[in-house]
Amino acid sequence: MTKPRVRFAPSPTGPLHLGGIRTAIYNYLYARANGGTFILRIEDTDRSRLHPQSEKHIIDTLHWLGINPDEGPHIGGKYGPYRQSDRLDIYLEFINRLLKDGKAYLAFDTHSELNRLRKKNKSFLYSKHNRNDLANSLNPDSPYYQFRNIDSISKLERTDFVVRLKVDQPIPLVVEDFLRGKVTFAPTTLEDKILLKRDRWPTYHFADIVDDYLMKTTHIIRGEEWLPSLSVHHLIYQAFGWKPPCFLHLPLLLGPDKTGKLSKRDAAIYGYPIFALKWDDTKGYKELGYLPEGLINYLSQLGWSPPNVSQREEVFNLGDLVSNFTLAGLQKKSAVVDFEKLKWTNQQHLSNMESAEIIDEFRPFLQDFFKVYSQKEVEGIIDIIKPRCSSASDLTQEAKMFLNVPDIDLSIARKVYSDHWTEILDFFELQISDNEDRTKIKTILFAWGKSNGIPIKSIMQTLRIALVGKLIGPDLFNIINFVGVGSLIERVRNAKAITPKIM
RNA sequence: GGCCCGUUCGUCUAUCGGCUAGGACGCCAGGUUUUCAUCCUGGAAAGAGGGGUUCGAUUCCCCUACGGGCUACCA
Repeated sequence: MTKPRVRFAPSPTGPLHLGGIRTAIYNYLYARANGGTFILRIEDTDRSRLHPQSEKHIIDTLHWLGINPDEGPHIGGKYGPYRQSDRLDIYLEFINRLLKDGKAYLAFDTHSELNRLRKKNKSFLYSKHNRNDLANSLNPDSPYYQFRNIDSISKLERTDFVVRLKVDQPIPLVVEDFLRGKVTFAPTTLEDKILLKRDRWPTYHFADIVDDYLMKTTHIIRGEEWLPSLSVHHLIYQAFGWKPPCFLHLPLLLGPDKTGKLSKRDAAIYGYPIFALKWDDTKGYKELGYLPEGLINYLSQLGWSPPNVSQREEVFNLGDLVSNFTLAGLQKKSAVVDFEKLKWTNQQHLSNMESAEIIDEFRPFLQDFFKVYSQKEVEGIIDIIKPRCSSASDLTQEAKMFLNVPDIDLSIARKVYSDHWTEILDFFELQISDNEDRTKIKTILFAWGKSNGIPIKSIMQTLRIALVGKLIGPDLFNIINFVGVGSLIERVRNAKAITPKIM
């Protein structure tokens, strides 16, 4: 079997979002699982929607995820250039070839005329059934008939035309999709698609196919939104006499409300990003402190499951995914993103990491720790709070009680308040000031409580309110262990100061 | 409107004609814990509907319904 060559071919019109990332992941996994090549191609033929930051965002995202292409505009390769805007001469050459072979023709119809026809007939198609009534070089009754034998558009003085594919398919066109099997298109639904636009840029359909041919793509793994275009794509391969590659259309990613493709709107509503990396002022998963492998793990499971596993594992690193990946595990059904599960998946990856690794990965998030604590101490603190966190932003949230003197939640303090409140705080302050060895504080407190008839629960809750401000957080004695004496005393005194307000 | 695709717990999925329909997230209950979280145990929760084919259909075929996609000189 020849090594597969697959490509991820985004259009640089904006940020790379979750759906595109998932497509890239499956292409990457398939290439890696089979010793093949993963290509990045930038399809920037729409000059009006081009966004200058987009290509960088795409490349940076792939880089952050660790799914780097083997060939691409930023690294080159044997079959470059990999940016369609750098390949215009190539497309023109292939357009001329089709013209010469009589597989394509020139059309001069104006936008307004076409719009009029579409308005009149909702299912208007530019096709063999009506092309003889329209303004093109195949219509003997039109003034454009004189261009019927043109075999190179550079010979033309006029520029007010497009090039259309001449489709004469007489019988149903049956094409193959790897996941769905045969897909049939009736001849009457086939259109003479535009291949070259008036601005002399190729359309997606044309450039994409020429490139896949020249770049020797073996498998086209792309989103389901392209399935209806599969007919045109096959017809273009046919026109050139090329053998089409294997096509596989991935089901789409839906937003949580299931009303359509995952969108920016969903992100806003559910409060989760749909980008891996930040775009404008919107944070991505990276900035929220997610792990690349967590994101990849979650996304890979949205439409794919490993074969031959009934009691399925759900947590995979990139290597596991590569070694388990087969196209047969792909799903046909659209998948709804569940941000809660994404969070859980990331938490699993986080808890599988050593604290030192977490620190390396997320150092920028942990700056405040290092102002107060040593590397060893930070590792110790991460050990304690790690199980409570699903991202690095959670870490910083959890860290607060180790760094700052808290504001006490008075309504909770009122519930905790008892006759022993002040004596517990006094005793604790005394012990903390006197005692060098804080590991003994637990034993001392519990013994003291026992001999004075003070319930342990009361001691613990009182101290927690004083030290943390509310009744949550990791083991209290762990906190006492790490926080400096000065800060502890300050916290106890604050608690004493609010006594009149809560008793 | 036309064309294309899809349909198993709320969500992600397993099942490739034999099912008491399994797992995961989430949810609920119990346990562990000084609290919350983690962790452990248990629970509720699904084959869109109707026809076939078959000894037997979640699984194969058809119809309907519903959902999604495409219908640009956008990708």
